[in-house]
Amino acid sequence: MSRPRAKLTSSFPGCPVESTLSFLDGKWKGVILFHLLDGKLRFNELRRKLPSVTQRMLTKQLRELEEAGIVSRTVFPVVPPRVDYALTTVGCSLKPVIMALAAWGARNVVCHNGRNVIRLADETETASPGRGAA
Amino acid sequence: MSRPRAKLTSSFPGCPVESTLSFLDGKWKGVILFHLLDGKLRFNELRRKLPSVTQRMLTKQLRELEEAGIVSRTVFPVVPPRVDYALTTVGCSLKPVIMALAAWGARNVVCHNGRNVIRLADETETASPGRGAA
DNA sequence: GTCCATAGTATCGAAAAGGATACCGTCGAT
DNA sequence: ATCGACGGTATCCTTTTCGATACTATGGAC
Repeated sequence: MSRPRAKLTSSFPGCPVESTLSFLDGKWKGVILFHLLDGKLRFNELRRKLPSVTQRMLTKQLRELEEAGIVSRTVFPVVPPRVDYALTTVGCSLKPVIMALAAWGARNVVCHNGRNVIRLADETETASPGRGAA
Repeated sequence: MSRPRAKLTSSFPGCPVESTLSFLDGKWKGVILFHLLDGKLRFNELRRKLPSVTQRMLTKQLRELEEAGIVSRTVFPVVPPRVDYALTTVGCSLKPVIMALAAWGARNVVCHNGRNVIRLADETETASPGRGAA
């Protein structure tokens, strides 16, 4: 039934970190959740915010999040179709987690020519020998 | 050079959540980091804590974490070899994030016959219709 | 009658991730 | 002379994941 990754099936049944990660993991769950923090979005609204995600993937990730109970999917019987995605109560409880992830990422990660690297604590723009993507 | 997943390469260059996730992602980074929060560990110590992880995988994940700058790898020129792994300063800065992940996981995730499911907010042990892994 | 938008599904193939297994080098103990 | 501990590599093969593409349904606008 296509779990996000092998994580759900073979995760450590005692590690709460992995437990959470198993739901956040999956190609674009992070951004999706991040956008959903601002409120509900229709499928194509979300899609337009995530231009590089294919429809297949977006649908897949959303369905996984729905199945997990993190987002809700509301189908309106209209045409053209309208489907709203929003965080559930449980999904909202993830907010602090998402925020923590976002805060750390904003503070410590820089995109060095298309690649994420961690910024050394005492540096801002200095070249970082040893990790500078030789 | 084998990024953890396609995330590093095609992540959203503007989403701090994905930025962080790109480093936490990878088969067992979560547990590894969790254990390392308690202090440095030798390779085999870590390995013994993670019986289901193959040596290859453990090495691989540790190396990725090392390359990212999250853990340090100290090789002692002794025999039999001794290699210590520990969180770097940056790695330690991840602590609140790991804790947030752990807290949420501990509170919201239960392992229902080998599978992680999110516990509904108002339930504790009640069967959850619809998501109960029919 | 045709086109368009929405929200999908279905199918295919490539790529990546992961698991199993076997092998390596060294020194001390036996 | 051999064995075992430690910390790996190397190789092979399977599973999973992802992306590209094409196809679908419906009803209103034109």
